[in-house]
Amino acid sequence: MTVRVDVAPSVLSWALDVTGADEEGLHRRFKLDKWLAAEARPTLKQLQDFAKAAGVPFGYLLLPQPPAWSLPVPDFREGFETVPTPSANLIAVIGQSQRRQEWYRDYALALGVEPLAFVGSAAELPPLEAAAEIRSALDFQVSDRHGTWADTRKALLRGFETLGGLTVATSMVENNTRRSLDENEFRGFALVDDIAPLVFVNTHQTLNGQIFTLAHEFAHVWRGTSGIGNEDTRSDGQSDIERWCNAVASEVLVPRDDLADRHARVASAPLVQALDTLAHDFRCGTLVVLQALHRTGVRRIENYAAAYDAEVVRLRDLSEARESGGGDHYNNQPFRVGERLSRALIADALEGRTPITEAMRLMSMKSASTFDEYARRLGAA
DNA sequence: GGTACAATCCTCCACGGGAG
DNA sequence: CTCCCGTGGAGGATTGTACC
Repeated sequence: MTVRVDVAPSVLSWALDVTGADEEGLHRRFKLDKWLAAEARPTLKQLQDFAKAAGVPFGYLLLPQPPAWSLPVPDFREGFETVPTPSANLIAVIGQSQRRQEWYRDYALALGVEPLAFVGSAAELPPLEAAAEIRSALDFQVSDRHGTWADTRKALLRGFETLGGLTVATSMVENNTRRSLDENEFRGFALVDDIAPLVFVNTHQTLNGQIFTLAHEFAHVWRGTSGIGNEDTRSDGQSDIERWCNAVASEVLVPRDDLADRHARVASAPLVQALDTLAHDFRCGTLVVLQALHRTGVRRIENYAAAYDAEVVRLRDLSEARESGGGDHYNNQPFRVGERLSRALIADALEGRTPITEAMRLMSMKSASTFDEYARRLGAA
């Protein structure tokens, strides 16, 4: 006998609302119209498959009404008429990040790690001074910016990890390429903690965007306020906290004094050319430079809004022809999981304190041989 | 034009996970 | 089982630049 399950249509609608999966595909695979109209009931297996495909925890589908789920961190996202329901993917990556953070916090406390002094240390400082502290702590001076933009992102991530923080840079839930994160929903978040501050960057955005997001999330940590954001350089931010964090991020990437010096060389060049040159100097996006020129008054920009729009269009055209290369799981993992957390998990598991299965789960790993090889590659075995 | 070096481009790798 | 997707870094190849 086949077990059929009662599903509240409102709960199904909710699931479709929060899913990151292709809704048409779900309609093709499942008899959603009939379920929604209560003309048919799914079997247990069908509903389980649907939960998996939609990326929604199965248990929620059995509730009589949609769950009131909300972000467990302050929501600083802007540009919405009404605050949208967080997607299942976003809830999933926040939950996963919190589990990793909790584990690492316990681990670090057991090792006798002292609270990190920089967390919340800049809360009372004006953006210029806060940015100077962050640059200095991360060893991210303008004169040190070499190589590609990917190198610059790496320098930011590694700088923060060296200070004792955790980083996660990924574009999907776990290693599931079918649950990719929506860059329009959020660009990153910071989970502030004085032992295990965690910074998450959604890598489903340009490298320039990721670099700005990282600087912004660092600002959150130095201010001591957790938060999730979809910030871009266009708006100054609607809340005081976002305004402050954006100003700090901008100043971290493009320090006022350096900007004045370097802009002198291209002061007479057309704006677009000056933006390219300066973005290369600072290893950030042209939009960040444009915003900084405007903010500091280093260059007089006739119509800022129009210039910004024009640059957005130019960048969009440039990015048309982008392709993605291959990858190596063992190279990718330190970015997706974070190197500090990886090393800690491996070390603790090999010493028998954390079960290997638990370490593998926290690192989204499937086989023991992958764990061994990863440990070997990291030089942690 | 030739040289040296730097910057950038290109290609290739291994794994996890879903679809069919 | 086979296909596809997503992905950072290593290292060689190519292009750019500064100087003679």
